[in-house]
Amino acid sequence: MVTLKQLAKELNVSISTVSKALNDSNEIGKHTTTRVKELAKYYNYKPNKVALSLKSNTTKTIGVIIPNILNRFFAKALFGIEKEATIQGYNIITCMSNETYVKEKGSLQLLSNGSVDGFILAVAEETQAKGEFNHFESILREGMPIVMFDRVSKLVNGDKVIIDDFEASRKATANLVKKGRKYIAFITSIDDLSVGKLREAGFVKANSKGLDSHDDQKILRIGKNDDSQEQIRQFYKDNPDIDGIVSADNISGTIAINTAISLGLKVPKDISIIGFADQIISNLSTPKLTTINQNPEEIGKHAVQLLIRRLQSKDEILEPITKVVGTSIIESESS
Amino acid sequence: MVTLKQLAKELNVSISTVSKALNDSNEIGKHTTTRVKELAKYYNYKPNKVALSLKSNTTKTIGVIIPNILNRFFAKALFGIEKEATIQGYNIITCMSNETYVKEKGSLQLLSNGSVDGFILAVAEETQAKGEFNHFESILREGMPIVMFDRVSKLVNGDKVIIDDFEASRKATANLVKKGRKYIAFITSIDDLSVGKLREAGFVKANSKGLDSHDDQKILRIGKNDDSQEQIRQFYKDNPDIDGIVSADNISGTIAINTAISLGLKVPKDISIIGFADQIISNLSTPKLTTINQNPEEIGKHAVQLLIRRLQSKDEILEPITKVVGTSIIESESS
DNA sequence: CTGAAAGCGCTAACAG
DNA sequence: CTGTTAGCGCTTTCAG
Repeated sequence: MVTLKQLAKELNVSISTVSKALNDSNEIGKHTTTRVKELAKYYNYKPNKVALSLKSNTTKTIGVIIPNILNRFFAKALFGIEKEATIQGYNIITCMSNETYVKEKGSLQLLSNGSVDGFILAVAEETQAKGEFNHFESILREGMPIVMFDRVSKLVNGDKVIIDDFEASRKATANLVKKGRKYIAFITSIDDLSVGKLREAGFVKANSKGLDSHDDQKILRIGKNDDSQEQIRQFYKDNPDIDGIVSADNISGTIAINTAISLGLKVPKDISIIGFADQIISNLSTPKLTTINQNPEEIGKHAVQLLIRRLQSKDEILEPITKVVGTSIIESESS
Repeated sequence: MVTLKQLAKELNVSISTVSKALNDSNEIGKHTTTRVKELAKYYNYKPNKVALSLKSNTTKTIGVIIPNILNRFFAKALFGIEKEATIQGYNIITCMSNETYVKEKGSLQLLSNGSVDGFILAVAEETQAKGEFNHFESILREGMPIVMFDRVSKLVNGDKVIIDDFEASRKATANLVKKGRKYIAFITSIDDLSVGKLREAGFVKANSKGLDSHDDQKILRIGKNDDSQEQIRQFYKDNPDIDGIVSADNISGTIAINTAISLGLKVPKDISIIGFADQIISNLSTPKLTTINQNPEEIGKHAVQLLIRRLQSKDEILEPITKVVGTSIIESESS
């Protein structure tokens, strides 16, 4: 790579002259500026990013820590983050926590050495289960901002972007109730997550009519290593009266449809199904799944905006903001 | 963030003493080393990454350009890349080309200013369609290595990681032939990609018995904006004799199963289906899809290894390597 | 209008 | 055993 130094030497001028000329300083003569720019172009000169970072003490880079990139929600959120970051002139360094506390903490510490200006992350499942959030606090104390999205913690004092999981789930359930469904069940494989608990609570809220307690609710909890199809099939057999399902994660809804069909049930005639998922997933069943759209791309975009807002107001003390992104039910064939 | 300077000042020693002490140089006395390390620990000192990069002229960072993160194959490949990079002590800066030539070229130029030591990428769809590869060449000419995976170009002279798409598809088709299937069709939504063409060729090869020409093959090409379910449904109706399907992309197979079921066909009794997809997708249909496993994680891992090998042999001239990662058919219920 | 010099944080050759 | 100095590539103040 060509440097200012080399250009300066070849042109018999000083380094600072070259620098100023390239930055269109009016301290430099027209003729010189032209000569400098031509040579720079000829050699395809690009200012060295690392040197600029050292000088300015900012990297224009965001550290992003994703629990699980194979989850479409996070993949889409990452997509939104990258898109907005690019627009704003930032790069992203991506790490995967793989839902583990150790990797999350490691990534955080690794990148807090000046590699990035701040973080955007969703808390790992293990971290939420442990309730251990000191690693976030210590980064914040060092002056690095963190924006949390989706999986957040009240115990951490920073900007956040979430959807109203409780309300989204309540709306979805109410939608089925309104359609006359009497025995609505809830299927979840994420009951250890904050969002999973909120979605369950929203379901219970809307579905509580005539039921004495939470215990009366029909809820299927699927474990990490369970065969979902088998679990759901058994659930149908044990509860033949079910005529509606709300699924909390992004694949159970689809599996519930396929399994119902394979048992000879008609969807949505015999059973109506709604799930937290996206359009591609919706298309992977016949009939297509009615979904609750979480707008992950939008979430990512807001996360970037909140972070950059904080980065650019270096000195002022800003109150932490929690941005709630709206959800919508996308009606399709399964409900 | 604490710097060497601050530590030095507080300890009344020189900056270089502190630096050497922290790096366990034997030039420094035991007592001093201890004092320095204690204070460093106390202040949670971390060497500034940017300064190190400037000094060493390496960033220990890899630029990764992904065409579409919502495609599970690429998401998994990214996962594999991140995993191996972390093991090797590298970070990754991720960009999305969104299948466009412009974004791909832009990312390449943006990051080639010293932000990264080299690139790992899969060529964008538009770039492959255009056949325009100069932007890669010019990066290579600047001395930055590029490792291409999956979507590669013979015209670019660098390391590559691919699967043998032709052979994988041939094997899958042969598998159905061996099971006695007579009228096997091919469904693709990626016929403009190099891998799409190879998979189609592999299918034709294995399926050519008794057919006079390529034209006799039953091939359904799904456009970007088509409704896959509708297209496939119509395809079944137009070709009632079909008893086997090989799907080239990672969702058509699942859709083919669901659509078949909805038309009252028995899978795999009436029709056998195999697709390029992964385990999660396989689980989204009843019966579960038999898949061709492309080992995307493995591909990502090899890409990182090839890149780092080249980075670490700065001076020697290495012949470009093309690594072929094996595939396997994971038999499930649909075949 | 141009150049010299300092400094961002760090390492390492060289002096003492 | 410790310190001084130069330099990585760049910007910017200050002199000329």
